Amino acid sequence: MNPVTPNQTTSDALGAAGAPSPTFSPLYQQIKGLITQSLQSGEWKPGEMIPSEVELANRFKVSQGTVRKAIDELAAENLVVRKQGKGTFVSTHHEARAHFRFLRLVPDEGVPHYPESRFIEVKRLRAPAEVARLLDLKSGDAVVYIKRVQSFDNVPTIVEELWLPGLIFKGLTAERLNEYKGPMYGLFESEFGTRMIRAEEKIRAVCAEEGDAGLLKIAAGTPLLCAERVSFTYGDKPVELRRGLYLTERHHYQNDLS
Amino acid sequence: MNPVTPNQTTSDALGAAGAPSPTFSPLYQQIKGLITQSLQSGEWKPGEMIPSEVELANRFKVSQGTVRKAIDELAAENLVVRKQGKGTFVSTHHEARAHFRFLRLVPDEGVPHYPESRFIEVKRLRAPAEVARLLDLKSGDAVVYIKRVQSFDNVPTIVEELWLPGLIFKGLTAERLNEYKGPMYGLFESEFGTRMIRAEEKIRAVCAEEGDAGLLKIAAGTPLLCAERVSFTYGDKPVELRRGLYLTERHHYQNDLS
DNA sequence: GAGTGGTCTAGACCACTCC
DNA sequence: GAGTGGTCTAGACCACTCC
Repeated sequence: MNPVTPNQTTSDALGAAGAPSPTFSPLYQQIKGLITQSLQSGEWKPGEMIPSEVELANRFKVSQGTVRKAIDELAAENLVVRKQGKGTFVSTHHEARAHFRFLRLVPDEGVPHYPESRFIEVKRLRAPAEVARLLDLKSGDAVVYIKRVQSFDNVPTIVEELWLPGLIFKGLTAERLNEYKGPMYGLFESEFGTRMIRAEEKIRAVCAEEGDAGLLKIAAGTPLLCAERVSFTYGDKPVELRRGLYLTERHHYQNDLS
Repeated sequence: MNPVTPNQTTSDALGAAGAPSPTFSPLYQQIKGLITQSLQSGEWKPGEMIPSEVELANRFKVSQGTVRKAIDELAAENLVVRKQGKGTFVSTHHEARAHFRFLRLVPDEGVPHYPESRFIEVKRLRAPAEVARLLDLKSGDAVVYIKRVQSFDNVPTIVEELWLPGLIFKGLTAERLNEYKGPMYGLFESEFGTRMIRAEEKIRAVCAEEGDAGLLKIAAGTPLLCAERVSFTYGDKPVELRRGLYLTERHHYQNDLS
């Protein structure tokens, strides 16, 4: 109920009573951890409002300022969204602002929009060593494999392969994917209780191979961007491996260095 | 001396005395603006310590908390770096942490390190329309054009062209560039008083043309990453256009989506 | 010990939303 | 008018650095 004890000195809030240095963690970080736990456990679901700052301050027996600082960081990490006058809400992939954080391919001309998906293949298989390594699984563990083509205005532009941990994405079928409108991360969040929080991408230039060239209706050998992505959920746990091939004739990968 | 007046109500701090809504800007944002001005004007130079929070609070006649909030944002934007117990310092490109914010090409194996530069060409020319547009110049204005090859462990990996506003980079010669060790942004900062703060990149896959293939010692037609960058200094003023071609056989462009 | 940034509090009041 | 997040203050004390 109240895992954090009120205190005058910061160090008193720590489990250990002794020297502060080695394990020092400020109160607001501890509160942040507790809020994150509630997000992860589903106490507050994506799209829902979390308790107000005053309420959380009462619950944790700390000042509103300390709760604010905790929530500030969660908002900076896109785990929650603050709306003045309304409240603080759990982030969700079911809104436009989340979509373009993970889709970086935008048209050279005109406004960014979301592509249409066509699923080529959906199957379960045993994780190859490389896939297992990146997803933190054991080689041979079950994974769901997905291959799809994405089109902007009916122009095929992306060929994408995905590998997902079989245990989490049990019951993910081509039918489910086809029924679902919108970004896959929305489906993953709603149907499989797995929210992608951040991702790492490695980008290279490659030549289109025969098969992929066919899917994109381009000549084999056409240069393509290859983006290999590992996505993480709470606790920095990897839960998705993606390999996308992007045709960059009329689109580009947008990136801000800041 | 003291452009910000102390006040009880936030709105009193505004220039306009009337309705708060349309021009509302919190005190800490105004303080942030004043600090930014001092950074831009060179009152505090890259690498130097800025006045302490208490001192700034006295100078601006606000509380330390308000100064802290202003500096928090400047630190988040990488304009300053806080060091507990020491002070707050103006960011500089003369340190490792800044280098890799703008160099995203890292080796597939081993630790990231900085490449060696060989300058192919340095000349002044009149800005083509496209360059002028991106640098916010008039077509035909003087620009400095630079072409170089960068090598990791003596393997040529990057061919890069740069266009810089001639007015700012007056006196930038091949000799100056060759003498200088380290990232160009360090030279730009120290010798031309221009600090790059953020950049936008558009990335595509292309085929190596004859000339560039020769410089990279690869076959024409090899797929390359093409990164077009516009860099900005204070006030979101564009001051550099770059077009880099990256060989991604043993390196990749690293990006975090968060 | 003096100076720096970092944390925490309690309290006041503002901007904004919803009813 | 009540509830939300947002700003601002003054003051206390902590962690860390340098001397």
